[in-house]
Amino acid sequence: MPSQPPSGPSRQRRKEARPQELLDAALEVFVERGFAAARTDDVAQRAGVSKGTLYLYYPSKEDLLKAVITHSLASEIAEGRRIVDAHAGSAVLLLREFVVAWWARLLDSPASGVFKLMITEVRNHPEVAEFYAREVMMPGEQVLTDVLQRGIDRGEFHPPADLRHAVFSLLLPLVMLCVHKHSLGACSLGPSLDAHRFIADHVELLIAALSRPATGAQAQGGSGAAAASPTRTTGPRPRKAKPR
Amino acid sequence: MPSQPPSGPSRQRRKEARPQELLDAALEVFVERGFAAARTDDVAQRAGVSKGTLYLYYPSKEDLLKAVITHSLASEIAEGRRIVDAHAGSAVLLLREFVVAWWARLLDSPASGVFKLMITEVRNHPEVAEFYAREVMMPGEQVLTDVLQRGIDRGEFHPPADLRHAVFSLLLPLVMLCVHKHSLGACSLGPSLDAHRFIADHVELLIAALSRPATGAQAQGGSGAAAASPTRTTGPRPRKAKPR
Amino acid sequence: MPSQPPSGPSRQRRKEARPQELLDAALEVFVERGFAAARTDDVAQRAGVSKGTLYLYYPSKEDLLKAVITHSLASEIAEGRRIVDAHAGSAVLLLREFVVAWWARLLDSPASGVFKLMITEVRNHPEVAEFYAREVMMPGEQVLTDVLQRGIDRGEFHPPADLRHAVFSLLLPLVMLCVHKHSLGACSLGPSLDAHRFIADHVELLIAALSRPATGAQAQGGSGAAAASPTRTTGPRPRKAKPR
Amino acid sequence: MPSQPPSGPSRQRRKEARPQELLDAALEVFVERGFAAARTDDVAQRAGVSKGTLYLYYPSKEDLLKAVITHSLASEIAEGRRIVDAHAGSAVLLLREFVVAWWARLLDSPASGVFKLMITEVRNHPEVAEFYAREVMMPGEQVLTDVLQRGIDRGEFHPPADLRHAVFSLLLPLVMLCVHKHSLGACSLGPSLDAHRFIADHVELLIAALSRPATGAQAQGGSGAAAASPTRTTGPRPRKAKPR
DNA sequence: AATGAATGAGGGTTCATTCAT
DNA sequence: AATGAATGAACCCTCATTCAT
Repeated sequence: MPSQPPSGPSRQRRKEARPQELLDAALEVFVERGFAAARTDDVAQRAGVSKGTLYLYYPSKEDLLKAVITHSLASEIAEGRRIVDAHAGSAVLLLREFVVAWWARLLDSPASGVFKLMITEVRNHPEVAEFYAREVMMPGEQVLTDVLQRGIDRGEFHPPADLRHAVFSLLLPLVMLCVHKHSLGACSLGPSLDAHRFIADHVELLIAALSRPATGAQAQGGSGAAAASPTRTTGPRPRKAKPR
Repeated sequence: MPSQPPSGPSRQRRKEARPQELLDAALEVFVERGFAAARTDDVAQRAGVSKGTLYLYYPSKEDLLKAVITHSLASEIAEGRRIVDAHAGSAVLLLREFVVAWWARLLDSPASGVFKLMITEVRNHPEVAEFYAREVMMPGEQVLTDVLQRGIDRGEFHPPADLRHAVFSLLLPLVMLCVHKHSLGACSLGPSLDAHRFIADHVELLIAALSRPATGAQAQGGSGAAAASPTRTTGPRPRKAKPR
Repeated sequence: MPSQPPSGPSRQRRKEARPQELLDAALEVFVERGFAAARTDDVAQRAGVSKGTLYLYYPSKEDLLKAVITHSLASEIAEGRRIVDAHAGSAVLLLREFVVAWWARLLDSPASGVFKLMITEVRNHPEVAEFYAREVMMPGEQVLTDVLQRGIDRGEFHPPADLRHAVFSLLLPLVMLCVHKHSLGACSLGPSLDAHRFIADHVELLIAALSRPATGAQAQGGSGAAAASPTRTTGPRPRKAKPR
Repeated sequence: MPSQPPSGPSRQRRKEARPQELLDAALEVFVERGFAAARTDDVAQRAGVSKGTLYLYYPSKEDLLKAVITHSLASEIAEGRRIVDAHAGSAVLLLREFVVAWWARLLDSPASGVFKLMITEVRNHPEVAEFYAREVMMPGEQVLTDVLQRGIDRGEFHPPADLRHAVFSLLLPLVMLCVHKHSLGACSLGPSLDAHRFIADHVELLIAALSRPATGAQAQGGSGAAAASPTRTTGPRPRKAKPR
């Protein structure tokens, strides 16, 4: 009996995969060049089809943009929602373990480029703005708000002056990191950040800022360490910072 | 015999003012639309001149972009440098008073748009990348690094795991705020942040994160509270969220 | 089963013919208006396509010019080379019969316009100058040099003071005729030359100038008439001006 | 009493000289670049005035072109007319001495560029065509026609098949030489012609072609030389052409 | 379904011409 | 008279979109 032909991307499979292949290609090109400067030729070519084929799947360049934005971040946000909902434990642990991993994964995925794309294009495409605010910004903000709120509720964190501001202090550098990766970060200038370690350090810093100073324990035990978790089982990797 | 009257916007005066007028207009249009989607007509019209006039002062649209970037942020960064160098006192005070004011001013100025512009355009204009990294990123980062370092040297802050990362945790939300103002923030969706208060709260949060737990106090008694100035003359404005 | 009908100007056939159609149109328009004053729209329209189509085949107006020049005269020069190499007989006969026919054909062809084009454009397009000198001027000059040299070698012509000058005396009026056809000659002013007859007369005049006075005949008697063939089978057409 | 200021080109003199200075500059620029590609800025600059000044003297670029053409060759033609009318002697001598000198001077003068200019521009400027035909071509042709006719009348020349054609055989290379000087000749490619010697040789060749073979003299004297003047007092400089 | 040749509106840029100084 | 800043029409070229094959 003859073995299956390697079949590679068979015609049938290609056809079904086309829309996603086109979205992937479009995301790449739009993020690299910006929507206005991107050529539909380039998108088609990177997807391995002809320019005409692109128009069989998306009726215009702008519709393609909308599809790219619509399909690229929602699942990443949902992933965050799922993670947070799945872990019932301490907020600090959740941040340290799962939020860090979640953003590290997001940063490494092509979807990270959507942040740059949004920044660039929202003002020219108002319909997209509404979608982005409703489907990405708000749920994303909500996930982290829930995490911090849980920390407050559990007594891990003291209530900050303005919870929403604290969420932004936590969130914006992560977003900015994604943006940077596709802007200056793609220009190979100088020794760049180790992004994953920055995520961990940043989250740790926020934990430190929010953590209720263990006043009693400190006074009694004198563990004059940083305000972070006293147990330190999963604490921040101690690094070059010179211990006194 | 009377001298020539200053004659309002005389030919001569207009000519001297033109380059800056054009830069201002170009910054607005480029930030709103993105460089590629911006029409030179629009820039000229917003500057109150005809399209041809623009080319008397800048040889091409791309040169105009470079001029916009070159002339818009360097002075703002220098301002930060000056502020930091001028104030010899505590790092916390410096952050709370002057860094906040500095970024609030920057955010309100049109120059804040340059951050968006850079994000959008660096990859398409490599010469710009080098300039931006050298003249804006590096000095800007350095100013805040110096502030934090001063705090460490003076014993206000404990040495963070990675100073550079801490600088970014402080800086990136401020940059992102500028970017946001010209992206989603310009789309009037939902109740937006009070940006100035966010700046203050964010800086305060970072101060909290970095502050050395008042060890002396710890040893003596229990005032393990936030490491900020005990007198609190210039402390964070107490607000609703923080019932005393 | 019948094969596909040739289907008139099918897409495929058009595509293959396009480059030449565009070259033909471009030659016409450039020669009529001059390169700088010619509009690419006009070229496209005369070729029966839209402006954009032109750019599918030639990347710029200047490249189109170069293609026009490169493809239009080289074959005509090669034709002359072939003619001269193919005929082993007398130089006089070669001039009278074949060189005349060659230039008459060249004058009637659109390629004659390239001479005007070159004159107009060489100084603005130095790359073209080199090509023209190497591929048109030199070989063209060489063909006629060979003819005259053959006449000298065979004793038909006496060696002129400067062979190259003689070649130019022969060649330049022919070139000028081509130029004139597309300049003043196209303005229908006054009774114009019968160009074909001029070519014949001019060549005849040069033959007369170069011909070795028929020494033998001179010695014998007085038939000191024009040095042409005594039998005159292929001699100059007797015309009105020369009553027999 | 103060001495006269050096005054150089005094204001007054400059003002009166302006039109001619502008014409000279325009001729140079138009001949170099072609009318369409020439910029009025360049013309003004080369004349040492501002662009606006040019328009004080000529109402448009096209009017400037007409003035250039109108003022540049007529006097040269008139010069030829004068020379021919002033010398009553032999046509051969006239050609050899004065026609050669006349064209050599013309070739060296900037006016030689007008031939190129005409070739380039007649079709785009019909009014100019009429002027050129009437004021340059016709009189210029007439001067040489008169010379040849005189030669025929005096028995120096035998009547050619078509006198007008003979005139063109004589004239066109001279014109072409002027044209070449400002086209390929200005591109410095390879060893170019010694133009003055070519003029002499060309005229000599035409004399040879037209000269009535001195049958009697030749038969008797056996001076088997070229058919040129038997006395050779002012004959062609004998050159490298190997004497038998 | 897929192709890619063709289209033509749109935008960057130039430059002849004008006009306030 | 002279200047040169300003204008805007015109032109080269690009690229999203269409459609015959």
